[in-house]
Amino acid sequence: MAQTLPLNQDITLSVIKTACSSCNLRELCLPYGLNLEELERLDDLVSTRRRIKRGDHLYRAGEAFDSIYAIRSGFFKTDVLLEDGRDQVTGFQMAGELLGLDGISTEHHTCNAIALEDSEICSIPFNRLESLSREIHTLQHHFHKVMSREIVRDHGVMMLLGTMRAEERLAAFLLNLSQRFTARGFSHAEFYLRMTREEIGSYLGLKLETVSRAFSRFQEEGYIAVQQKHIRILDVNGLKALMNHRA
Amino acid sequence: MAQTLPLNQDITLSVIKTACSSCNLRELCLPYGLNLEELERLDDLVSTRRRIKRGDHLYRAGEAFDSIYAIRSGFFKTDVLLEDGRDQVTGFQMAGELLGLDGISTEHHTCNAIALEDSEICSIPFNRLESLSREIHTLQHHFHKVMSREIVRDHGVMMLLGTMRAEERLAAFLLNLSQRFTARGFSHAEFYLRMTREEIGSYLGLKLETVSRAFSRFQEEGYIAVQQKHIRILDVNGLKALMNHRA
DNA sequence: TTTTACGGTTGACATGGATCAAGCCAACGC
DNA sequence: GCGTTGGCTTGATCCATGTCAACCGTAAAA
Repeated sequence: MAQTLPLNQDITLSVIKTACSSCNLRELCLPYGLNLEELERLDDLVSTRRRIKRGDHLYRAGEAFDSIYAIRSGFFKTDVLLEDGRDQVTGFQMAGELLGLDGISTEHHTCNAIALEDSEICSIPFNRLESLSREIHTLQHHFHKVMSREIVRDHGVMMLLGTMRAEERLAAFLLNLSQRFTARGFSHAEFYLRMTREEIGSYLGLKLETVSRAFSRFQEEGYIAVQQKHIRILDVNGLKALMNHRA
Repeated sequence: MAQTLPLNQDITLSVIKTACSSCNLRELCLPYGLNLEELERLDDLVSTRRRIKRGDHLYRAGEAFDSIYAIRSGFFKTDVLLEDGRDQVTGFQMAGELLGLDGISTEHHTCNAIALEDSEICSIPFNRLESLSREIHTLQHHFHKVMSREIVRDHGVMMLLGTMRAEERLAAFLLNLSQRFTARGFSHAEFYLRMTREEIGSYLGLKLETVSRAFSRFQEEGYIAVQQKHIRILDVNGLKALMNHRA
């Protein structure tokens, strides 16, 4: 049956649709700044798309590394496990962000990447990305910027964990989510959390009860409206003020 | 006077000595894995050495970024400042390690790098490093590994700040220092701290008093001998056990 | 519709580390 | 030699967050 199917417009379109060159995230993701010809060369490399169901691993700590992943849609968390069972969420990633950069260092993944909702990712074989970025200066430079941005982000988290108190951490967390949703064209003021209180707590170095209490407190103060995972930010400046409060 | 000076052997030698190809840190630093010809091409790029006196800044947050720096000798800290005056030490760097990777992202440095003892650094103009790594695959790959290693290291710090208690953090810190001194051919068991208790505390998300008490406690337990900045590790396994103690 | 399960909320209490305060030690200048 | 200074140690007390426990709400399963 497939062989009798005409190569019509629809098929062409659907092929194009899986390519970076027609991805609506290209201004956020790896293709940023590339011209059309360069984009097409990147397309060759990013051919594989994969669906990851909610709760499934994209990769696990210890597995051999050979690709990095761009999130096409959905939501992930990454976490690190200590031998003694403690674990720490190291980040939450959304559409247009890259996963797997930690694996380059040892050629093995050093954390787990788990989908928090049904998601779709693009695999980018790393050795091919390296060779292409030897040819496309813009791609090389942008990739370096992405890695560097990850380092800067991590410093921000260290700041948060090292110097902020519970409510400041949560305020920073909400403002960060809000800003990232905005960059993706969603409402800055209203969104659904994809993660549990426990996962938020793990990321922020707090217990889930503390997260829950802080949410309640924010609601009492009129900064936000919470109902379970649904968040509405009512007073951005209030949250910002709270964050920079201490001397 | 300078113009009458003969171009003698000594001068040639001193020039060679400032090159990566004859640097005894090359197996730890950027040149790792390069062959002789490649090393010489890197030498062209890393011509500038600079001395930084104890307490001086190598760069400051906000300054334009154009180079990364390799530590030739000495010891640095990096820190981030919040508007409200709080600050957090994000890392301590020693010989063979790179500084400034955070600046690639925004083309401005995002943290301060301060020498904790009189130090010497090699400047590496970043655009030239990028073009050279487009030509030398090994260099490109190694640079990516170094950036990735920084990300992994930061995850380790997040783990530490997010899930460990004071004594565990300090034990992890001492073991990490010890391991890095070992990699540089120094004693794994005996060393001088270059940073104050306050700087350790800032890095570990603790107050200086807590750091001091933890040192005293380690000494009472016979894990270490401390005298001011001089540390002797008496029981590595004790420290390791302490780190993995909790369930 | 009822049951079950999981995540979330809230309260009471415990505690690790922060804070405040005093004093000590070593290096340095006078 | 003596005072000063900056960093370190130690003690007493306080408080933010952890811990433990009960209960609630929502959504999926029966």
